[in-house]
Amino acid sequence: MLEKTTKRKATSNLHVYIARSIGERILGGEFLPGEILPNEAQWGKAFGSSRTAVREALKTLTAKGLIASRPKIGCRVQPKMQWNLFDRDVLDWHHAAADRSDFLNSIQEVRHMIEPGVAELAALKRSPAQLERVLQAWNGMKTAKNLEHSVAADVEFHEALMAAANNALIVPFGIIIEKALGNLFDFTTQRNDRRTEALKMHGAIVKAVSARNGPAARKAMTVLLRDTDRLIELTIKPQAKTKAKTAKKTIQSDRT
Amino acid sequence: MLEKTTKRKATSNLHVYIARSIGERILGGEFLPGEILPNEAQWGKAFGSSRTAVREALKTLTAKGLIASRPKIGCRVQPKMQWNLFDRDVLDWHHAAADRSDFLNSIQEVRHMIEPGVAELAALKRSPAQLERVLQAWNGMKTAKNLEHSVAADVEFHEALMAAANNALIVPFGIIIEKALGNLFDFTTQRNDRRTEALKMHGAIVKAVSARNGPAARKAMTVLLRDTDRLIELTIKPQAKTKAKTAKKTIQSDRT
DNA sequence: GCAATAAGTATTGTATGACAAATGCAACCA
DNA sequence: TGGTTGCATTTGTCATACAATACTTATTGC
Repeated sequence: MLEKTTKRKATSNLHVYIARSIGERILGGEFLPGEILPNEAQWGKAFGSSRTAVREALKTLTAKGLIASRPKIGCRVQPKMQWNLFDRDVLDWHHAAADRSDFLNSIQEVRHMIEPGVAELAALKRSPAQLERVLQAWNGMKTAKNLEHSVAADVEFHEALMAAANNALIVPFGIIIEKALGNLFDFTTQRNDRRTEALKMHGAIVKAVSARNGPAARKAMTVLLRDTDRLIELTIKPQAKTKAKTAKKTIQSDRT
Repeated sequence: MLEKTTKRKATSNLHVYIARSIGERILGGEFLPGEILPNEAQWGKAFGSSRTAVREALKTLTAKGLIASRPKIGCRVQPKMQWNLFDRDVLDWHHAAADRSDFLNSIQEVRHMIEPGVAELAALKRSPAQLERVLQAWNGMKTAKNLEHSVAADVEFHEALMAAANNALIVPFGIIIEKALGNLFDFTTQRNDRRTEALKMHGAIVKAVSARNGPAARKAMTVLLRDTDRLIELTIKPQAKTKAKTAKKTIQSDRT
C-alpha cells in the first residue's frame, strides 16, 4: 500500500506506450522520412490492441511533427525539419537511439548561444522573487548530499535563471539543459574538487544577477560553459572512443 | 482541376479543427493553467461531434504539452512551462490571442542570442551544397517581385543558414524566424530603399559564410539584427501605442 | 491505339455503444 | 473519530460500421 508512486512509469497508458514504441523506431531510423508506416490495422495486430489506441498514438506522433497522415495513403514520416526536437518525449526517444556524444556536442553549441544571453537578460529584468528562486537553487547545489541531488539543483539553477529572463520563448530550453546534465550524469562520476569549482562559478553568476550587472553575468556564464566543455572533453571523448561501435550517423543536416 | 492546392486550409479534418478551437481558447487565457476542461462528452456536444473526434483532438493538445488528462479527474491545463512554444500550431494559436508587439520583442531577443552564433557555425561548418542553398535564397531576395516573395526568400535565407550550421537543435528556430518575419509583414509596408539596404546586409553574411570567416559572419548577422530592431522600433511601436487597447498581459514568467 | 472518364479499392476519418480502470467522495462501520 | 468500503464520474480501451479520400485499374469514346 505504500509503493503508490514507485512502480508506475513503465506502462501508464496503452496509447502512450504505443506512441513511445513507434516514436523510438522512427527516431532510431527504422522508418526514414518519406517512408510510409504500416497501416493502423497492422499496428493494432502488432500491439494486440484496437485501432482506437493506435490512432491516438499516431495522433500524438502527428502533433509532435514526426508523421503526417492522409486517407488512402497512410502515415508517412515527415522530413526531420518538421520534428519537434524541443519536445521532451522526442528528445527521450532520440536519446534512446542516437549517438549521445554528438548530441551532447550539439547541445553545448546551443547552450553557448543561449545561456550567456539568458544570464544577461536575467540580470537586467529579474524580479526579486525570481532572484530568490535562483538563490535557493544555488543553496540546493551547496547542500546537495549526493550526485543526483546535485544535478537536480543544477538543472533548477539554470531553469530559474531562464525564468528570470522574462522571455517566454526561453523556457523550452530548460528541456535541453535537463538532457545535457542528464547525459553528463550518465557519463561522469563527479569528483569533489570539481564540485567546489562549479559552485564557485555558479556563485559568480548569482552575484552578477543579484547586482543587476548584465555584462558580468554574461561573462560568468561563459566561463561556466567553457568549463563544462572541458569536462566533456575530458570525460566523454575517451569513453566515446572505446565504446563508439554504435551507429555513427547523427540527426543533423535535414535536407530531406 | 487546377486549383488542387488553393482552397484547402479552412477545415481539413474535424479533430484538427477541434484541437485548434480548444487550443486557441487555452492560449487565449480562457482556461488557465490548473483549471479543468469540460469533459469529453460535453465537448462532443458543443462541437456536434463524437467523443472519438474530441479524444483525438485532446491527444493532440496533450502531445503539445497544453493539457494532461487523468481518469475521473478530466483534462487539466498544464503550467505554461510545459507548453511547447516551438510548435508551429501552438505559435499560431498564440498569435491569434496574444499581444503581438510584446511577442515580437521576445522573438528578437532570442534571435539576438541564436543567429550570430548560427552564422558563425555556418561559416565554419557549411558544406558546398549548403552554401549553395544560402546563395540561392539570396538570389531569391534579389529577384523577388513583390513583398510576399521577398519575405519568403528572406525566411528561406535564414533557414538555409540554420541548416548550414549542421546542428539539429538549431532547426526548430526556423519556426521562430517565420513568425517574426510574418509579423513584420503584417505590420509594415516595406519600402524600396529599405530593401536594397537589407539586401546589402544579407550579402555581407553570404560573403563571410562563403569565405569561411566565422567572426565576420557573426558580425554581419549582428548588424542585420540591429537593423531589424530599428525597423521594429520605427514601425511597430507607434502602431502599438494607438491600437494597444488589447490585452496587456503576456505569457512570460510562468511561475505556475 | 490513346486519352479521358468512370468504377473499384485500400486507408484514414468519424460515429456509436459498450465496458474496464482509475480515483475522488461519501457513506458506513468499528 | 478514523479507517474502510462502496459508489459515481471520467478517461481508457474495445468492436463495429460506415463515410471520405485518393490511388489504380478498367472502360469507353474517339
